[in-house]
Amino acid sequence: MDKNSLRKITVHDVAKQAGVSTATVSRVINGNDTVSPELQTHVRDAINKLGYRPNKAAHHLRSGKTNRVGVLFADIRNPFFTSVLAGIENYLHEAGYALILGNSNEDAKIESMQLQAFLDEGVAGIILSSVTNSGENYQQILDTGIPILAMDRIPKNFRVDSISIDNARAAKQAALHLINLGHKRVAFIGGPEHISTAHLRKRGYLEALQEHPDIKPIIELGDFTQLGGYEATRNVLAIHNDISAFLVANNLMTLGALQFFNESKIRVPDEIALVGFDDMPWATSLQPPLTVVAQPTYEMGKIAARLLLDRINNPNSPIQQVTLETELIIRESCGGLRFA
Amino acid sequence: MDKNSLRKITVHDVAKQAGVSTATVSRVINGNDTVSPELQTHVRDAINKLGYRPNKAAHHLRSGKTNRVGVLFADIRNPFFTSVLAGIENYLHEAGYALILGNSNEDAKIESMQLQAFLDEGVAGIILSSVTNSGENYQQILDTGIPILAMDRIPKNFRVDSISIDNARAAKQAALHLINLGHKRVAFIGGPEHISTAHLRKRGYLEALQEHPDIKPIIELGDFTQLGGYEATRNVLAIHNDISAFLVANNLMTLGALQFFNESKIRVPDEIALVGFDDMPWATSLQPPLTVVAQPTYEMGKIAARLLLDRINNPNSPIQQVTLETELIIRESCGGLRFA
DNA sequence: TTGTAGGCGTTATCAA
DNA sequence: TTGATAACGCCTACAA
Repeated sequence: MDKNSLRKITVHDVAKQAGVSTATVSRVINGNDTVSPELQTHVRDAINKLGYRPNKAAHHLRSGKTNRVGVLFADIRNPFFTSVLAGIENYLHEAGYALILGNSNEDAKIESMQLQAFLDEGVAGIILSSVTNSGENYQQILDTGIPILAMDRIPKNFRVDSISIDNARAAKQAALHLINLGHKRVAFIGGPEHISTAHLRKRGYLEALQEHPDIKPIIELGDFTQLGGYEATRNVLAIHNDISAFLVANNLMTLGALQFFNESKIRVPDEIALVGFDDMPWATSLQPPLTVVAQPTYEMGKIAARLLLDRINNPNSPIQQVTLETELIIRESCGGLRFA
Repeated sequence: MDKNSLRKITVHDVAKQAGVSTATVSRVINGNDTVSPELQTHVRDAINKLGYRPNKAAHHLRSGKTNRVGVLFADIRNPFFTSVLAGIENYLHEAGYALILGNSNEDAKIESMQLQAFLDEGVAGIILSSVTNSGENYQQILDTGIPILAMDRIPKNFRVDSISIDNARAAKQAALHLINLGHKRVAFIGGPEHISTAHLRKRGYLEALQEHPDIKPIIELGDFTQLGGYEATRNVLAIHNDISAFLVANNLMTLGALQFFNESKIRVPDEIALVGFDDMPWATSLQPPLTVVAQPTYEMGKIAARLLLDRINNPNSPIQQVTLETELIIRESCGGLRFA
């Protein structure tokens, strides 16, 4: 904050001020080489005195390196992703990385464009909750050498680091909870088959039923939106009027199911028991408070960011596939034991 | 996607392929000068054939321009901001801009660091929902010439483009709704005074009461979080056990109030009428469905992005302060007429 | 209308 | 250990 600083301060100014060459200044900034402690001090003093800030564009151009990370979500408006995003943001910011955000909006074409835009921005890595379920679609990115981390949704044949929950186990646990309460007619409201989480949650539901051959599967798939949950619930009840319990496989669809119950004057848990996904802020504000499969969303974001930065700093380390446990939080939306 | 492309394709390659100079290539890319249609075609063909993508770092370094926009929110986890963010992302992406996201987490120090980080990234503009209420704090940014747009929260003495809702009018309308239903004891759960929206909503509440001198203000301020709403509601009811209606000034605090009502077996709307802020996805899933002041969040985001890009492309145009209207959506959380 | 050439600020190579 | 110097890929006077 000195002098008449119309012109931007550069390494040259710092070098002159410190009485060294620009190369030495660069070395000090990047902590790369061995610069004598004395000169290091001089350089740092000069940097502080002049208020020097390195030009990132020049750094990027010359070195090919950036501290930008691209985060591409399939649906930015889903509160699940928002919470994960907060965790990612927190970790990246503390690590000195900038977060470039994209939303593919469940559209493979947009996803592809956004990924290309990330490459153009020169991101050092990408966190992706993918729209498609096939790793082959991302081969082009992998070929550039830019690391990708698969988050939440893990496409098939995608050999990259990943972070997800044990979706099948989570859904199975939730279904068993309902079954153990005595429910014989347990419907599952799921998501699109091409989304890995939706697929696995359905599988978990089916696994639970396999342990109880007397209970027949009742499955309806929606699109992971509130309206989708509303319609799926309505459709199921239109056909099966004897259902006593619902397991709904994502947070917005759970809201949709509740909306339908409200409008139809169906009482929870008296007439219908309900387990939802994701422990969102409203879970305890609902009447009755919602029993849910809780995912550690914020933590998931932080771990995603950590794994990606690890990979960036260590390209040849073995691939890591992290799976987080979920927790079934039992509140009041399932009521007590049933004897149907 | 041709040749053995180990090396990155540059303007030189395109120039050679098209049989022109690099200057001409540059002109075509930037649509700047007048290049003969014929050469334009040659250049574009070459670009397509070689799959050329301009190097943004070099472009930035040389021209000083970028297509990056910084978005800094005070609380990224608040669903209100999430929805606005989705609108911003949509507009920016379609305009070919990259979105750099930051979260100040209601912390002025972090806000300041994030803004500095945006400058380091060379953003072309900033969308800010500020932590502080004083425009002077942002003078340093303004001095750089990088445009800022104030979103939702508008600090005092901040002469920049802005987008917000008419907070006072919105709160007044909501309070009058409760009063007109016959409520004489209407409590207001507000947010921190230093946040402009919180301040204005409180003012709106007081304006409504001024038209009804027989109704005395009952005000408790929280911190715009769910827990804050919970505690504020509890505190108010501990002192005033005759309250029949609540107006809660933000969405998370509304959830907190509902949580308290649930735990205390207070029935809505039979015992307490409630108007909340923000028409969030869960509003219709609650029992009873929530009467709310709806803000056009997604639109707000799109307009914010539009205003900022307008400013970037037209630095000297007059400052615009856009205020959006809200809508009181009447559902069932206030019940019918009261005769207290 | 088009081309030539220099430099944006940084880092990497090479020599000292 | 340190310094001089040549790029990185692009844009923009200036010249033609």
